[in-house]
Amino acid sequence: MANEKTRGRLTAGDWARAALTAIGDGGIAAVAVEPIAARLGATKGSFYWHFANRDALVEAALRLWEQQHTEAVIARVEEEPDARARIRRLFLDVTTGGTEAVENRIEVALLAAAAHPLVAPAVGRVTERRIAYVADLYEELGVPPAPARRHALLAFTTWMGHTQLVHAAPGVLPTGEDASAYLDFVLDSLVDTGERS
Amino acid sequence: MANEKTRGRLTAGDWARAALTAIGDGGIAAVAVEPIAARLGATKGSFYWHFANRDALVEAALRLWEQQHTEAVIARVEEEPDARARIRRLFLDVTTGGTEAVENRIEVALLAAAAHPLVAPAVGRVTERRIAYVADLYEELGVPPAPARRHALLAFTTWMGHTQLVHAAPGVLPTGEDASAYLDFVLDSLVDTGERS
DNA sequence: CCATCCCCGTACGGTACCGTATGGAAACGA
DNA sequence: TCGTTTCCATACGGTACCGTACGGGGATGG
Repeated sequence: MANEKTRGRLTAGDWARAALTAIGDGGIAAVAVEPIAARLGATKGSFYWHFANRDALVEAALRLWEQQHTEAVIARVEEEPDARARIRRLFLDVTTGGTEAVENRIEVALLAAAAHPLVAPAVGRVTERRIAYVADLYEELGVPPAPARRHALLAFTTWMGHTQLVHAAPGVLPTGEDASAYLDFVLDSLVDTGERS
Repeated sequence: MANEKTRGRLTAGDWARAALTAIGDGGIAAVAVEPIAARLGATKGSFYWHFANRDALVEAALRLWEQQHTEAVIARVEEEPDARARIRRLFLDVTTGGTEAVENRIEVALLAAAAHPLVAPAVGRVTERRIAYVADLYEELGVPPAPARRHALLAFTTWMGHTQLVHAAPGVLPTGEDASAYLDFVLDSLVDTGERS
Protein backbone atom coordinates (compact mmCIF):
# COMPACT_ATOMS: atom_id res chain seq x y z
CA MET A 1 0.00 0.00 0.00
CA ALA A 2 2.35 2.71 1.27
CA ASN A 3 2.28 5.85 -0.79
CA GLU A 4 1.45 5.42 -4.45
CA LYS A 5 1.37 8.98 -5.69
CA THR A 6 4.68 10.78 -5.87
CA ARG A 7 6.30 7.41 -5.89
CA GLY A 8 9.85 7.54 -4.71
CA ARG A 9 10.18 11.12 -3.49
CA LEU A 10 8.39 12.12 -0.35
CA THR A 11 7.12 15.49 0.80
CA ALA A 12 6.92 16.92 4.30
CA GLY A 13 3.17 16.46 4.03
CA ASP A 14 3.60 12.75 3.46
CA TRP A 15 5.57 12.49 6.66
CA ALA A 16 3.05 14.57 8.58
CA ARG A 17 0.15 12.42 7.41
CA ALA A 18 2.01 9.24 8.31
CA ALA A 19 2.82 10.68 11.72
CA LEU A 20 -0.83 11.52 12.35
CA THR A 21 -1.77 7.97 11.43
CA ALA A 22 0.87 6.72 13.85
CA ILE A 23 -0.65 8.87 16.60
CA GLY A 24 -3.96 7.18 15.98
CA ASP A 25 -2.35 3.78 16.18
CA GLY A 26 -0.09 4.17 19.17
CA GLY A 27 -0.27 7.67 20.56
CA ILE A 28 2.40 10.33 20.55
CA ALA A 29 5.01 7.77 21.51
CA ALA A 30 4.41 6.01 18.21
CA VAL A 31 5.68 9.02 16.30
CA ALA A 32 9.07 7.41 15.81
CA VAL A 33 11.19 8.32 12.82
CA GLU A 34 12.54 4.94 11.86
CA PRO A 35 9.29 2.94 12.03
CA ILE A 36 7.43 5.61 10.06
CA ALA A 37 10.23 5.69 7.54
CA ALA A 38 9.88 1.95 7.10
CA ARG A 39 6.12 2.33 6.65
CA LEU A 40 6.74 4.87 3.93
CA GLY A 41 9.34 2.68 2.31
CA ALA A 42 12.08 5.18 3.02
CA THR A 43 14.85 5.76 5.54
CA LYS A 44 15.82 8.38 8.10
CA GLY A 45 17.92 10.09 5.45
CA SER A 46 14.74 11.32 3.84
CA PHE A 47 13.18 12.43 7.09
CA TYR A 48 16.06 14.53 8.35
CA TRP A 49 16.10 16.41 5.09
CA HIS A 50 12.46 17.51 5.49
CA PHE A 51 12.48 18.02 9.27
CA ALA A 52 14.91 19.21 11.88
CA ASN A 53 14.01 16.53 14.42
CA ARG A 54 11.23 14.38 15.83
CA ASP A 55 9.50 17.27 17.61
CA ALA A 56 9.11 19.08 14.31
CA LEU A 57 7.29 16.04 12.96
CA VAL A 58 4.96 15.97 15.94
CA GLU A 59 4.21 19.65 15.42
CA ALA A 60 3.46 19.09 11.76
CA ALA A 61 1.11 16.22 12.58
CA LEU A 62 -0.67 18.36 15.16
CA ARG A 63 -1.11 21.20 12.70
CA LEU A 64 -2.61 18.73 10.26
CA TRP A 65 -5.01 17.46 12.88
CA GLU A 66 -5.97 20.89 14.10
CA GLN A 67 -6.82 21.95 10.59
CA GLN A 68 -8.52 18.80 9.33
CA HIS A 69 -10.47 17.61 12.33
CA THR A 70 -11.89 20.94 13.40
CA GLU A 71 -12.42 23.29 10.52
CA ALA A 72 -13.26 20.53 8.08
CA VAL A 73 -15.92 19.07 10.37
CA ILE A 74 -17.39 22.49 11.06
CA ALA A 75 -17.45 23.32 7.38
CA ARG A 76 -19.29 20.10 6.67
CA VAL A 77 -21.83 20.72 9.41
CA GLU A 78 -22.41 24.24 8.12
CA GLU A 79 -23.99 22.71 5.06
CA GLU A 80 -27.04 21.89 7.13
CA PRO A 81 -29.58 24.70 6.86
CA ASP A 82 -31.23 24.39 10.27
CA ALA A 83 -29.40 24.93 13.55
CA ARG A 84 -31.17 22.02 15.20
CA ALA A 85 -30.19 19.80 12.30
CA ARG A 86 -26.60 20.96 12.62
CA ILE A 87 -26.34 19.78 16.20
CA ARG A 88 -27.69 16.40 15.25
CA ARG A 89 -25.37 16.27 12.27
CA LEU A 90 -22.40 17.05 14.52
CA PHE A 91 -23.11 13.98 16.59
CA LEU A 92 -24.00 11.77 13.70
CA ASP A 93 -20.79 12.65 11.89
CA VAL A 94 -18.77 11.63 14.86
CA THR A 95 -20.74 8.56 15.79
CA THR A 96 -20.91 7.15 12.32
CA GLY A 97 -17.66 5.62 11.32
CA GLY A 98 -17.80 2.70 13.66
CA THR A 99 -15.56 1.51 16.40
CA GLU A 100 -12.39 1.62 14.44
CA ALA A 101 -12.76 5.16 13.16
CA VAL A 102 -9.29 6.55 12.76
CA GLU A 103 -10.57 9.99 13.65
CA ASN A 104 -11.71 8.84 17.07
CA ARG A 105 -8.50 7.01 17.78
CA ILE A 106 -6.53 10.15 17.10
CA GLU A 107 -8.81 12.20 19.33
CA VAL A 108 -8.44 9.79 22.22
CA ALA A 109 -4.68 9.61 21.85
CA LEU A 110 -4.24 13.37 21.80
CA LEU A 111 -6.58 13.89 24.73
CA ALA A 112 -4.50 11.47 26.75
CA ALA A 113 -1.34 13.33 25.79
CA ALA A 114 -2.75 16.71 26.80
CA ALA A 115 0.08 17.11 29.28
CA HIS A 116 2.64 16.99 26.48
CA PRO A 117 4.08 20.46 25.88
CA LEU A 118 3.52 20.28 22.13
CA VAL A 119 0.05 18.76 22.36
CA ALA A 120 -1.42 20.96 25.08
CA PRO A 121 -1.79 24.18 23.07
CA ALA A 122 -3.25 22.37 20.07
CA VAL A 123 -5.80 20.49 22.16
CA GLY A 124 -6.65 23.70 23.99
CA ARG A 125 -7.29 25.63 20.81
CA VAL A 126 -9.33 22.88 19.19
CA THR A 127 -11.43 22.37 22.31
CA GLU A 128 -12.22 26.03 22.74
CA ARG A 129 -12.96 26.40 19.05
CA ARG A 130 -15.38 23.50 19.06
CA ILE A 131 -17.21 24.61 22.19
CA ALA A 132 -17.53 28.14 20.86
CA TYR A 133 -18.99 26.78 17.66
CA VAL A 134 -21.55 24.65 19.47
CA ALA A 135 -22.45 27.63 21.64
CA ASP A 136 -23.10 29.58 18.48
CA LEU A 137 -25.44 26.86 17.32
CA TYR A 138 -27.44 27.11 20.54
CA GLU A 139 -27.59 30.85 20.21
CA GLU A 140 -29.03 30.38 16.75
CA LEU A 141 -31.75 28.39 18.46
CA GLY A 142 -32.59 31.47 20.48
CA VAL A 143 -30.74 30.57 23.65
CA PRO A 144 -29.05 33.53 25.39
CA PRO A 145 -25.23 33.49 25.45
CA ALA A 146 -24.69 32.33 29.04
CA PRO A 147 -26.99 29.27 28.96
CA ALA A 148 -25.85 28.61 25.41
CA ARG A 149 -22.33 28.26 26.70
CA ARG A 150 -23.52 25.87 29.41
CA HIS A 151 -25.39 23.76 26.90
CA ALA A 152 -22.42 23.78 24.58
CA LEU A 153 -20.15 22.58 27.37
CA LEU A 154 -22.53 19.78 28.24
CA ALA A 155 -22.97 18.80 24.60
CA PHE A 156 -19.25 18.77 24.01
CA THR A 157 -18.70 16.81 27.20
CA THR A 158 -21.23 14.25 26.06
CA TRP A 159 -19.60 14.12 22.66
CA MET A 160 -16.19 13.45 24.18
CA GLY A 161 -17.55 10.85 26.54
CA HIS A 162 -19.32 9.10 23.73
CA THR A 163 -16.16 9.03 21.68
CA GLN A 164 -14.28 7.55 24.61
CA LEU A 165 -16.95 4.94 25.24
CA VAL A 166 -17.05 3.87 21.61
CA HIS A 167 -13.31 3.55 21.65
CA ALA A 168 -12.77 1.89 25.00
CA ALA A 169 -15.77 -0.38 25.48
CA PRO A 170 -18.01 -0.51 22.43
CA GLY A 171 -19.66 -3.60 23.84
CA VAL A 172 -21.65 -1.66 26.42
CA LEU A 173 -23.44 0.44 23.82
CA PRO A 174 -26.69 -0.66 22.22
CA THR A 175 -26.31 -2.38 18.87
CA GLY A 176 -28.36 -2.65 15.72
CA GLU A 177 -31.69 -0.91 15.88
CA ASP A 178 -31.29 0.18 19.50
CA ALA A 179 -28.17 2.10 18.54
CA SER A 180 -29.96 4.81 16.61
CA ALA A 181 -32.74 4.87 19.20
CA TYR A 182 -30.17 5.52 21.92
CA LEU A 183 -28.55 8.20 19.80
CA ASP A 184 -31.90 9.92 19.43
CA PHE A 185 -32.34 9.75 23.17
CA VAL A 186 -28.99 11.44 23.69
CA LEU A 187 -29.62 14.07 21.06
CA ASP A 188 -33.03 14.88 22.48
CA SER A 189 -31.51 15.47 25.90
CA LEU A 190 -29.00 17.88 24.35
CA VAL A 191 -31.29 19.78 22.02
CA ASP A 192 -33.79 20.30 24.82
CA THR A 193 -32.70 23.79 25.77
CA GLY A 194 -34.84 24.07 28.84
CA GLU A 195 -38.24 24.94 27.48
CA ARG A 196 -39.77 23.25 30.48
CA SER A 197 -38.34 25.40 33.22
CA MET B 1 10.53 11.35 49.14
CA ALA B 2 10.52 7.89 47.50
CA ASN B 3 9.27 5.16 49.74
CA GLU B 4 9.74 5.69 53.45
CA LYS B 5 7.93 2.79 54.98
CA THR B 6 9.49 -0.63 54.54
CA ARG B 7 12.77 1.13 54.00
CA GLY B 8 15.17 -0.94 52.05
CA ARG B 9 13.19 -4.03 51.11
CA LEU B 10 10.40 -3.69 48.62
CA THR B 11 7.26 -5.75 48.10
CA ALA B 12 5.45 -6.60 44.89
CA GLY B 13 2.75 -4.20 46.03
CA ASP B 14 5.25 -1.35 46.18
CA TRP B 15 6.16 -1.99 42.56
CA ALA B 16 2.52 -2.23 41.51
CA ARG B 17 1.67 1.08 43.18
CA ALA B 18 4.64 2.77 41.61
CA ALA B 19 3.66 1.37 38.23
CA LEU B 20 0.12 2.71 38.58
CA THR B 21 1.52 6.11 39.43
CA ALA B 22 3.71 5.89 36.36
CA ILE B 23 0.65 5.13 34.24
CA GLY B 24 -0.95 8.29 35.53
CA ASP B 25 2.15 10.28 34.67
CA GLY B 26 3.01 8.94 31.25
CA GLY B 27 0.61 6.21 30.23
CA ILE B 28 1.31 2.53 29.77
CA ALA B 29 4.55 3.33 28.00
CA ALA B 30 5.85 4.88 31.22
CA VAL B 31 5.72 1.54 32.97
CA ALA B 32 9.43 1.01 32.46
CA VAL B 33 11.38 -1.11 34.88
CA GLU B 34 14.54 0.91 35.21
CA PRO B 35 12.97 4.36 35.68
CA ILE B 36 10.53 2.99 38.26
CA ALA B 37 13.36 1.24 40.02
CA ALA B 38 15.23 4.52 40.23
CA ARG B 39 12.13 6.22 41.63
CA LEU B 40 11.92 3.56 44.31
CA GLY B 41 15.61 3.85 45.07
CA ALA B 42 16.26 0.32 43.87
CA THR B 43 17.53 -1.47 40.78
CA LYS B 44 16.27 -4.02 38.29
CA GLY B 45 17.69 -6.76 40.45
CA SER B 46 14.88 -6.19 42.89
CA PHE B 47 12.20 -6.05 40.24
CA TYR B 48 13.05 -9.28 38.50
CA TRP B 49 12.89 -11.10 41.75
CA HIS B 50 9.29 -10.03 42.38
CA PHE B 51 8.04 -10.19 38.78
CA ALA B 52 8.70 -12.32 35.74
CA ASN B 53 8.77 -9.41 33.30
CA ARG B 54 7.36 -6.00 32.45
CA ASP B 55 3.96 -7.34 31.41
CA ALA B 56 3.48 -8.88 34.83
CA LEU B 57 4.02 -5.45 36.35
CA VAL B 58 1.44 -3.91 34.03
CA GLU B 59 -1.02 -6.62 35.02
CA ALA B 60 -0.41 -6.00 38.70
CA ALA B 61 -0.94 -2.26 38.27
CA LEU B 62 -4.18 -2.89 36.38
CA ARG B 63 -5.45 -5.21 39.08
CA LEU B 64 -4.71 -2.51 41.62
CA TRP B 65 -6.59 0.07 39.58
CA GLU B 66 -9.54 -2.19 38.90
CA GLN B 67 -9.93 -2.85 42.58
CA GLN B 68 -9.28 0.61 43.98
CA HIS B 69 -10.93 2.89 41.47
CA THR B 70 -14.15 0.98 41.03
CA GLU B 71 -15.17 -0.89 44.12
CA ALA B 72 -13.75 1.71 46.46
CA VAL B 73 -15.65 4.54 44.78
CA ILE B 74 -18.87 2.54 44.75
CA ALA B 75 -18.46 1.62 48.39
CA ARG B 76 -18.02 5.26 49.28
CA VAL B 77 -21.06 6.32 47.29
CA GLU B 78 -23.12 3.61 48.94
CA GLU B 79 -22.82 5.55 52.16
CA GLU B 80 -25.32 8.04 50.82
CA PRO B 81 -28.83 7.06 51.91
CA ASP B 82 -30.81 8.48 49.00
CA ALA B 83 -30.43 7.26 45.42
CA ARG B 84 -30.64 10.78 44.03
CA ALA B 85 -27.94 11.88 46.45
CA ARG B 86 -25.78 8.95 45.35
CA ILE B 87 -25.81 10.06 41.73
CA ARG B 88 -24.81 13.55 42.72
CA ARG B 89 -22.14 12.17 45.03
CA LEU B 90 -20.74 10.08 42.21
CA PHE B 91 -20.15 13.16 40.13
CA LEU B 92 -18.95 15.28 43.00
CA ASP B 93 -16.41 12.65 44.02
CA VAL B 94 -14.96 12.62 40.58
CA THR B 95 -15.08 16.33 39.94
CA THR B 96 -13.63 17.35 43.24
CA GLY B 97 -9.94 16.76 43.36
CA GLY B 98 -9.01 19.44 40.91
CA THR B 99 -7.30 19.40 37.61
CA GLU B 100 -4.30 17.44 38.70
CA ALA B 101 -6.20 14.58 40.30
CA VAL B 102 -4.07 11.49 39.92
CA GLU B 103 -7.20 9.39 39.64
CA ASN B 104 -8.32 11.23 36.52
CA ARG B 105 -4.92 11.05 34.89
CA ILE B 106 -4.90 7.29 35.30
CA GLU B 107 -8.39 6.99 33.88
CA VAL B 108 -7.49 9.00 30.81
CA ALA B 109 -4.29 7.09 30.24
CA LEU B 110 -5.99 3.71 30.46
CA LEU B 111 -8.86 4.75 28.23
CA ALA B 112 -6.38 5.80 25.59
CA ALA B 113 -4.62 2.45 25.89
CA ALA B 114 -7.84 0.47 25.51
CA ALA B 115 -6.41 -1.23 22.44
CA HIS B 116 -3.59 -2.74 24.53
CA PRO B 117 -4.19 -6.46 25.01
CA LEU B 118 -3.61 -6.26 28.74
CA VAL B 119 -5.61 -3.09 29.27
CA ALA B 120 -8.67 -3.92 27.18
CA PRO B 121 -10.21 -6.56 29.46
CA ALA B 122 -9.65 -4.47 32.58
CA VAL B 123 -11.20 -1.36 31.05
CA GLY B 124 -14.07 -3.43 29.73
CA ARG B 125 -14.86 -4.94 33.11
CA VAL B 126 -14.60 -1.65 34.95
CA THR B 127 -16.76 0.15 32.43
CA GLU B 128 -19.51 -2.44 32.47
CA ARG B 129 -19.39 -2.61 36.25
CA ARG B 130 -19.77 1.14 36.61
CA ILE B 131 -22.59 1.45 34.11
CA ALA B 132 -24.46 -1.41 35.72
CA TYR B 133 -24.11 0.29 39.09
CA VAL B 134 -25.44 3.60 37.80
CA ALA B 135 -28.32 1.75 36.12
CA ASP B 136 -29.13 0.25 39.51
CA LEU B 137 -29.24 3.74 40.98
CA TYR B 138 -31.76 4.84 38.38
CA GLU B 139 -33.86 1.77 39.02
CA GLU B 140 -33.90 2.72 42.68
CA LEU B 141 -35.41 5.99 41.52
CA GLY B 142 -38.26 4.02 40.02
CA VAL B 143 -37.07 3.98 36.43
CA PRO B 144 -37.74 0.72 34.58
CA PRO B 145 -34.68 -1.34 33.58
CA ALA B 146 -34.50 -0.39 29.90
CA PRO B 147 -34.65 3.39 30.29
CA ALA B 148 -32.50 3.06 33.40
CA ARG B 149 -29.81 1.52 31.25
CA ARG B 150 -30.11 4.36 28.75
CA HIS B 151 -29.87 6.97 31.47
CA ALA B 152 -26.91 5.17 32.99
CA LEU B 153 -25.12 5.13 29.66
CA LEU B 154 -25.71 8.82 29.19
CA ALA B 155 -24.65 9.61 32.74
CA PHE B 156 -21.50 7.57 32.41
CA THR B 157 -20.77 9.13 29.04
CA THR B 158 -21.12 12.57 30.57
CA TRP B 159 -18.92 11.54 33.45
CA MET B 160 -16.19 10.34 31.11
CA GLY B 161 -16.45 13.43 28.95
CA HIS B 162 -16.22 15.64 31.99
CA THR B 163 -13.15 13.82 33.18
CA GLN B 164 -11.56 14.26 29.78
CA LEU B 165 -12.42 17.92 29.65
CA VAL B 166 -11.03 18.61 33.09
CA HIS B 167 -7.87 16.84 32.12
CA ALA B 168 -7.35 18.18 28.61
CA ALA B 169 -8.62 21.73 28.74
CA PRO B 170 -9.59 22.85 32.23
CA GLY B 171 -9.59 26.44 31.04
CA VAL B 172 -12.86 26.08 29.16
CA LEU B 173 -14.82 25.13 32.26
CA PRO B 174 -16.44 27.70 34.53
CA THR B 175 -14.39 28.69 37.53
CA GLY B 176 -15.11 29.80 41.06
CA GLU B 177 -18.77 30.18 41.82
CA ASP B 178 -19.92 29.31 38.33
CA ALA B 179 -18.23 25.94 38.62
CA SER B 180 -20.70 24.53 41.13
CA ALA B 181 -23.57 26.18 39.28
CA TYR B 182 -22.54 24.44 36.10
CA LEU B 183 -22.17 21.16 37.94
CA ASP B 184 -25.71 21.54 39.25
CA PHE B 185 -26.87 22.18 35.72
CA VAL B 186 -25.24 18.98 34.53
CA LEU B 187 -26.54 16.94 37.42
CA ASP B 188 -30.06 18.23 36.93
CA SER B 189 -29.98 17.15 33.32
CA LEU B 190 -28.92 13.67 34.38
CA VAL B 191 -31.22 13.17 37.34
CA ASP B 192 -34.18 14.35 35.30
CA THR B 193 -35.49 10.93 34.35
CA GLY B 194 -38.12 12.12 31.97
CA GLU B 195 -40.96 13.16 34.23
CA ARG B 196 -41.97 15.72 31.67
CA SER B 197 -42.72 13.41 28.79
C1' DC C 1 27.88 -18.54 65.90
C1' DC C 2 26.87 -20.54 61.55
C1' DA C 3 24.21 -22.08 57.66
C1' DT C 4 20.49 -21.21 54.75
C1' DC C 5 17.42 -18.60 52.19
C1' DC C 6 15.50 -14.34 50.86
C1' DC C 7 16.33 -10.14 48.57
C1' DC C 8 18.92 -7.10 45.76
C1' DG C 9 23.06 -4.77 43.28
C1' DT C 10 26.18 -5.12 39.39
C1' DA C 11 27.53 -6.43 34.98
C1' DC C 12 26.52 -7.97 30.56
C1' DG C 13 24.34 -8.69 25.85
C1' DG C 14 20.61 -7.42 22.88
C1' DT C 15 17.16 -4.23 20.71
C1' DA C 16 15.06 0.03 19.28
C1' DC C 17 15.37 4.55 18.57
C1' DC C 18 17.56 9.56 17.86
C1' DG C 19 20.52 12.47 15.41
C1' DT C 20 24.83 13.32 12.36
C1' DA C 21 27.98 12.71 8.56
C1' DT C 22 28.69 11.78 3.99
C1' DG C 23 28.41 10.14 -0.60
C1' DG C 24 25.61 9.51 -4.44
C1' DA C 25 21.61 9.30 -7.51
C1' DA C 26 17.92 11.72 -9.63
C1' DA C 27 15.87 15.91 -11.39
C1' DC C 28 16.56 20.35 -13.45
C1' DG C 29 18.18 24.67 -15.68
C1' DA C 30 21.41 26.51 -18.96
C1' DT D 1 25.31 17.80 -22.20
C1' DC D 2 26.95 19.41 -17.92
C1' DG D 3 26.91 21.56 -13.60
C1' DT D 4 23.93 22.44 -9.76
C1' DT D 5 20.48 21.63 -6.67
C1' DT D 6 17.33 18.48 -4.56
C1' DC D 7 16.49 14.44 -2.27
C1' DC D 8 17.75 10.16 -0.07
C1' DA D 9 20.48 5.70 1.50
C1' DT D 10 24.11 4.05 4.30
C1' DA D 11 26.94 4.03 8.14
C1' DC D 12 28.07 5.52 12.58
C1' DG D 13 27.95 6.91 17.62
C1' DG D 14 25.04 7.61 21.54
C1' DT D 15 21.07 6.69 24.74
C1' DA D 16 17.39 4.18 27.01
C1' DC D 17 15.36 0.18 28.00
C1' DC D 18 14.55 -5.25 28.53
C1' DG D 19 15.95 -9.46 30.34
C1' DT D 20 19.68 -12.70 32.28
C1' DA D 21 23.61 -14.15 35.07
C1' DC D 22 25.78 -14.06 39.10
C1' DG D 23 27.54 -12.75 43.36
C1' DG D 24 26.92 -10.91 47.93
C1' DG D 25 24.80 -9.05 52.03
C1' DG D 26 21.33 -9.30 55.60
C1' DA D 27 17.81 -11.63 58.13
C1' DT D 28 16.52 -15.86 60.39
C1' DG D 29 16.37 -20.47 62.68
C1' DG D 30 19.06 -23.68 64.94
